[in-house]
Amino acid sequence: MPAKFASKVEGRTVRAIDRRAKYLLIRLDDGQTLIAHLGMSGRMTLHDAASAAAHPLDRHDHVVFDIEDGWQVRFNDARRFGLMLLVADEALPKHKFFKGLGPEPLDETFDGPALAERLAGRKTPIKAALLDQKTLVGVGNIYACEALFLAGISPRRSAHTVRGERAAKLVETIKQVLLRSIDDGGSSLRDHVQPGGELGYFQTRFNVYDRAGIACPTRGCGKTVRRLVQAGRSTFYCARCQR
DNA sequence: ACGCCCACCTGGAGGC
DNA sequence: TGCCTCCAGGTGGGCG
Repeated sequence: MPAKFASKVEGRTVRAIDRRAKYLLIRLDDGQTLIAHLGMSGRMTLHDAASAAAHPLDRHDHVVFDIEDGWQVRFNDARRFGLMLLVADEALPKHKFFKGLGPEPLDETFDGPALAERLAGRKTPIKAALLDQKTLVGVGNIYACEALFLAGISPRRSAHTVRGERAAKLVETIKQVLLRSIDDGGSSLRDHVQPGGELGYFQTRFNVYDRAGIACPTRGCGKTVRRLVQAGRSTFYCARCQR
């Protein structure tokens, strides 16, 4: 870990841990916040003294926090798309990471009309709009695909046409997918693990994601799941069930 | 302002 | 075994 960064956090106490979008906000006792993002391959794991001793550092353990009683928090990120950054609290709301971010999907006030309003006038495909964190935050490639499938909405559909009942249904499925995945400890495709190192198992419940060529799970549908590329990202969907 | 495309970086899987 | 290509949970920036 860079010495300069280490000296800035050494001896600090964590007051609270919050989250905005996919950024973790670790509030320190000196008026600074440590922003952390896991990117694609990042993980943060917690080790007690025995576990820390038994597991030597991995080459991708880029940041290691020694906390109380020999415990460690390790930030491991093979692809280094993640980030850690110290920002003064007063500068946080103005930071470029947070400017223009859309609403939190699990917020009670996020409903069909709220989503439709964010999509109004936008010609990009609904799939691309869902990945765009200024539409709403927290939805990535897996959950965009899964929510669209459950809502019966084609990923190619022009974003502005998702309104009314359709928008309400999509909001419902977004919330459902996120809550179920949280319940299952996330989706462990390759790198994701929970803080204790346990795998998530929401991936066992995917209807379409990473299932190209496999039968659509809708009873009686008979079509196979298809893959297409939108805005450079893989989209998985059923052409019969999603319109 | 919007929508698209690329870069960032490493590693795993599959083909030959 | 090795080498090559393709693909991967995200996002900021630059382009037309």
